[in-house]
Amino acid sequence: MPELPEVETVRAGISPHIKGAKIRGVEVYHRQLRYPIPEEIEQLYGATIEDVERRAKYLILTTSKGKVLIHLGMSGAIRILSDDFEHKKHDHFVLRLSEEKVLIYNDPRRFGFILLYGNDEPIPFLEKLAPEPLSDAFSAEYLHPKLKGRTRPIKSILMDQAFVVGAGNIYANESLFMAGIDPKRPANNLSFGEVERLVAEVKKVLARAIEQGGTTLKDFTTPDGSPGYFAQELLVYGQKGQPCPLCGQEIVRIVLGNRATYFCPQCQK
DNA sequence: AAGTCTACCTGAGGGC
DNA sequence: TGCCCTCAGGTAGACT
Repeated sequence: MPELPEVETVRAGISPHIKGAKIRGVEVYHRQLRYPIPEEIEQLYGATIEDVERRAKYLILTTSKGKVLIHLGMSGAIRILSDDFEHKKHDHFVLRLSEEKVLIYNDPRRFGFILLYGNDEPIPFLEKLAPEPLSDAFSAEYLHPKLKGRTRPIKSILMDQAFVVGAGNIYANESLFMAGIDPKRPANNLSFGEVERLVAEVKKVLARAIEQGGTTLKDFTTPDGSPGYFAQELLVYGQKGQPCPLCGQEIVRIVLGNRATYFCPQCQK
């Protein structure tokens, strides 16, 4: 489900509700996610949530008693409700907060995870990540040299968090379409100019998707329960057989790196 | 080393 | 209606 724009939407949605809140209860209903929720998570009892940040597709809750690292996997969702909330199927983890609020982690497929780190402890998951796509550090000057010797399809590179973070299958497809680049192209044969175009489009697509509250394909909702509106702006993702919005030729679906890939053979070279 | 494939898990939707 | 198959927003780890 969630790529950078969805995770950023979640961060922005939950932050005003939980920043400054005190943790009044920690409840684990299903410990077995991608990694088990650590037993020590109960130590958060009594802690204050000081900050809510996002890095790549990770959420980091900084509390007075440690940092909570959350990844939503494919189907994770967070909602903030009042403490008389109704449980839903696949609610795995609940933080009860001051002012009768609760934070609920729900994840049908359980590919997400929740881990706990000390405030001075490095978080291994964050150490090998590429720069944030919306920062100046993500540029053609950064990316083009990194593609040297890489023969993988450029689309696989875009989805590899060691090259660019935050783009998953939807936004990799959309960015390549916007840049007019064939997703199958070996990464190392993109010119500097093409990489410049691609970098610019990745930034534009992600920024626009954040403005729209992310993409709701089926089950993604923002923490207040409303959908993201970027789905109606998708130009190629999921559009197999539909006319290309630029040239009218049929959008094609292929498989690259085991992931569905959509593109216009006419517009993307 | 780099690239490819598999596994993890549930649910929705299509074909029959 | 129901069974079986395929597919789905991510990523680590095991292969070649």
